[in-house]
Amino acid sequence: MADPKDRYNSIIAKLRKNSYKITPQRMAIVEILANSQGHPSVEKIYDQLKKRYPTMSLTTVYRNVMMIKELGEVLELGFPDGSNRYDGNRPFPHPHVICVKCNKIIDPDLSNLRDLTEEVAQETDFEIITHRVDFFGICPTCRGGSG
Amino acid sequence: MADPKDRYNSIIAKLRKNSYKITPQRMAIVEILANSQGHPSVEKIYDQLKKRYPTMSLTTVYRNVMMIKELGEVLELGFPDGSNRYDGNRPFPHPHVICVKCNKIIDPDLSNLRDLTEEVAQETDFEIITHRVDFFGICPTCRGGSG
DNA sequence: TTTGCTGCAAATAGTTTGCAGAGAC
DNA sequence: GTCTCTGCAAACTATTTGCAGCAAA
Repeated sequence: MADPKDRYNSIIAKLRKNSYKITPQRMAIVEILANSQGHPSVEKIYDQLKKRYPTMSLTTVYRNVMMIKELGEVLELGFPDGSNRYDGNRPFPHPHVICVKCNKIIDPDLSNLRDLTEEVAQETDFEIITHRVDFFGICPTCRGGSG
Repeated sequence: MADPKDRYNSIIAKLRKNSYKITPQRMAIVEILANSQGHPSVEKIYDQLKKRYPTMSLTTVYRNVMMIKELGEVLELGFPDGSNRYDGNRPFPHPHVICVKCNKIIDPDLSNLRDLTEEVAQETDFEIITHRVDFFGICPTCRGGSG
């Protein structure tokens, strides 16, 4: 995972470059996105921020996450149950492994993914732009524990 | 792709086995899911059905698609924009290739996917249950055309 | 000072639920 | 005849928008 400090600085730089104003709310949201521990949802981000910024509104979180997403600095992960989760630490497409018990999301390094992408391109004659590769299973903790 | 007739019969058989009643609405929904041309959304299924069954309600489509999903006879594909699309022809997890211009979805055969799954399991020590593997790009038709 | 940002409340879209009548078995 | 299913309308959830006051640059 990238250094959250570096990611924070990159995102803030990008905001400045695009003439966005740097407000305390925005900084706080970027700080969480830069870290993206567990790939939080908008609601989770909001919950974390409310403690330190009691006047923070959910609307502001939505607006900023969406805006930063449009700048390409956060990756959005939508799920069929309607939940959207975000990764501002690695905003480029990458595979995920998701525990179906505790909903933890981790990012494996998969050397075979490049081969797979090439196989897709060859078989379908599509020009592949991006991908979404998620594996669902049970993590060692949930498997070993009492659950 | 599986023979839609076979899939239709399989799904209807599963419904009977689970003591669900076979209504005209249900049959019509199953017929579309068994074929799943283009991986339709609930709205698309509803639109197709309205022509032949003017009293068909969107609620009924939702209820039946969800119920058939819970029986494991349809695969749900959620996207970040909130759209959910369904595949009752191949209800097991399989990769998709999606054209970002015309939204066409096709199903490639990828021999390397098994290797990738094994790599994930080894690297993360997760017990992998299922996966979601989508590639996004531009199809030959959209690439060759005027777009 | 100017222009964009925030926070509230209302609007919106997609989906689910309650209920009464209809229909499968 | 019984019990589930359907269709309507209302409820609900997640997200977006309008607007007035506030704040970054």
